[in-house]
Amino acid sequence: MRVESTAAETRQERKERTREAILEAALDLVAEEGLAALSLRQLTRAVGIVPTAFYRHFASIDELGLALVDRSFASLRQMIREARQGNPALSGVIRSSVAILVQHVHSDQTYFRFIARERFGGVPVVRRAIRHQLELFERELATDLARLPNLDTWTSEDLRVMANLIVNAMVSTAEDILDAPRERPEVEREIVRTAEKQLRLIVVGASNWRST
Amino acid sequence: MRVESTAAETRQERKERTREAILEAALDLVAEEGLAALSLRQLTRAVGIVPTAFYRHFASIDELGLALVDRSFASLRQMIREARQGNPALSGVIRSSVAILVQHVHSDQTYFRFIARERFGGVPVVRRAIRHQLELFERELATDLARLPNLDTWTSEDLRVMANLIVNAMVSTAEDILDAPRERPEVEREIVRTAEKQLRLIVVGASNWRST
DNA sequence: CCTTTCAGTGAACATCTGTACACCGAAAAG
DNA sequence: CTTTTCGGTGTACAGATGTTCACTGAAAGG
Repeated sequence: MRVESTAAETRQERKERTREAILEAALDLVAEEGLAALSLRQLTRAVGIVPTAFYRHFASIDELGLALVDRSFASLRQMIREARQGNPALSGVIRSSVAILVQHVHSDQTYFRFIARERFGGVPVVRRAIRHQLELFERELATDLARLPNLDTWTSEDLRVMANLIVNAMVSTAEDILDAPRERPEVEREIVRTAEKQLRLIVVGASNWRST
Repeated sequence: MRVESTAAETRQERKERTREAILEAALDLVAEEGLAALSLRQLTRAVGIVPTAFYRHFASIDELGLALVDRSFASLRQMIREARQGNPALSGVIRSSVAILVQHVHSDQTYFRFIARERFGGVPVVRRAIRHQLELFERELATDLARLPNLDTWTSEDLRVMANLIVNAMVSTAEDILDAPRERPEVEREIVRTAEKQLRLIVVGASNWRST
């Protein structure tokens, strides 16, 4: 293998580029009807390649689905990283977290839509992969929560339970935002307010947990 | 139209019976791959009728989907009615509510699975119908919550926010139960414990809401 | 320079899809 | 008893589907 870089595109680069094109086209198509209803032919037609060429990149649609899970959660992880940057002691942590969520839902619509759709809806193997990723996600969130004042005495199990509640609420919020009509921003603002209140309710519940 | 009842099946009864058979077969098939991937032919094959006969009962697959939404939520409503029967002042209201949920998820698996699958996953018109039903559901729950001690001073909007949080948590719980392996009852017990804790967390948060 | 590798091609296949149409036979109506 | 209604049948058709196979042509390797 030559290491020398050519002015034109190298073979690897080309392959990677069509692989990307397949993933992007798949995300678009899946947004309409779900992965289970995605046909290999309409996918390759959208990409601009012949049906059989697909198999040069993925062994099956299921494998494509798993690649989409990876890609979507990479985006989600990026979001969490941003949220963690903010001042953890800041009282506006709830407000800013929700704001970051909203922003990412907008900029990475297709990823969020894919996760929401396939979490319960889709092919078993993909559903399981998403479930697993969300579990990792909850675990991360639980360790973050452990650093908060009032929560340092909690058992890790209780933290997980709380993290699960938060994640579920946020996933629902994301779906609500995706379904909100673009031309009516007040609907979205209402969703945001609801999400903030729910988080606050959970936090208040947590601070008074052991005292009852 | 004669009102006289024949010993054999009347025409209406027969029609209703095959309609039921279509709905039941659809629920089974949709559990596998989702409504978007349901084909008219495999459906009618499962029922034991010829493809074209389907149109005697439904104008389209979408309409079938809406009928399934109705049917599934009828089951859900029955569940809520049961839960309401219990003593509202009883301290074990959380435990018994979750127990009722678990019991119904088991006895009406296909309905719950259908709702979970199509809530975010499916055809737009069905998704909207489910969303609407869940909204009605939250409204009902909100009025129930208003009767609780500490919550009688809450605004109806705050009650709705809380109801939304609870409904989301319970829907997730239902899905977790559906995905739990039958042969390992301890997994389900763990899910139940989590659900109970989450409800308790929400209730504790609610009782201390205004005081902060 | 010649050889190998390999992403993408294009035709062919058996199978499945939704829907149109004319038809049947028994229940309902009169 | 005759006529009407209507669930369900059977055939037919055009189109879409996943997968196979031998192929091409340019980049990579030596």
